[in-house]
Amino acid sequence: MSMLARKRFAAMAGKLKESGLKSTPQRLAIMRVLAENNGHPSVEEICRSLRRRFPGISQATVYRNIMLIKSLGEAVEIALAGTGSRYDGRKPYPHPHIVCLECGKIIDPELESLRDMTREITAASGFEIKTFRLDFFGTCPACSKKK
Amino acid sequence: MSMLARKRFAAMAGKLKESGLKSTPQRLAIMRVLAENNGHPSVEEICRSLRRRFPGISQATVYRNIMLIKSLGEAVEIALAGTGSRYDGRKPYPHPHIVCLECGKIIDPELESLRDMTREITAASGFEIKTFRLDFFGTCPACSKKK
DNA sequence: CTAAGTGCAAATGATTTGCAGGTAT
DNA sequence: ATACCTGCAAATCATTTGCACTTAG
Repeated sequence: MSMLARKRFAAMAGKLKESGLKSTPQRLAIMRVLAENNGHPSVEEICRSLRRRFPGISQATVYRNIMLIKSLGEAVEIALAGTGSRYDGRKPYPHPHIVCLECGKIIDPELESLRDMTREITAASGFEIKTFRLDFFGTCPACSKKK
Repeated sequence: MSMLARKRFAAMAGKLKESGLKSTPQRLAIMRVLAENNGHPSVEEICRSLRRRFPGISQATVYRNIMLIKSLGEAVEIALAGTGSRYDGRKPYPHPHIVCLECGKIIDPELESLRDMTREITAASGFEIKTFRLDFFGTCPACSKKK
């Protein structure tokens, strides 16, 4: 487990402790997957990777725990149209994505201008902005080459 | 019908003609709603507003036609998590939104910096960017006041 | 001990699809 | 005439929920 993953897992487990809820093996294992996996996994994928250690784990449990982890502020959901959501436990704050429409790969670009943009929006609209999503959709270099 | 709405409707009906598909009354009526409505309507709302003129219209027809209109490039879908999608036929190109989490209202802010951002992303990632979505979520001034 | 969590299966809600008539061209 | 459309109902897919049983604290 990388340094970052270790740190992320500790943050999640810590928040869980503070919340007074129970640290079940399944719950901790889901946190571990979210802390380690940098591929923006789906519920299906998380479930599959946990079945080695927990043969009977159900998707309901994964859904319930991801909801909890999100509500602790320790993961973000990437809601995609026409397909299941993906989750990110490594950067538990809103950030932009680039989604490949061919293979589904998601990467996290660096982008400076966002904080300014949020301020600009707040000023112009009068909304209290709580969060945002910024997703680019296209074809990744690998998929471009295949055609 | 405003000037803009008239123009949008003509563009939609024109593309439809070109495509060789049929100009049914329901299809044209759905286009009219999308061209006139500046409130980002849902399928449910479109359906309800059409039932005056077409008492038996089905949601399936609305879904099928919106899909068609999208594929003609004449409307965009605003896919929201946990609720049905909303549609915009007035600006049929990707543009940012601000969504009120209390009342569901969606407004279209003006934002300059986007074109540059797309260029920046393309350069940094090597992706061929086809489209994007940029949505801010928060509380609108009216809902802020209520609390 | 007991509130919380799990697994299973059934329920939900948005969207899609198969099919048996209609209708635009 | 005939390919395309519509309305209806059933199917699908991701996600949520009810319930009886199990377990962490």
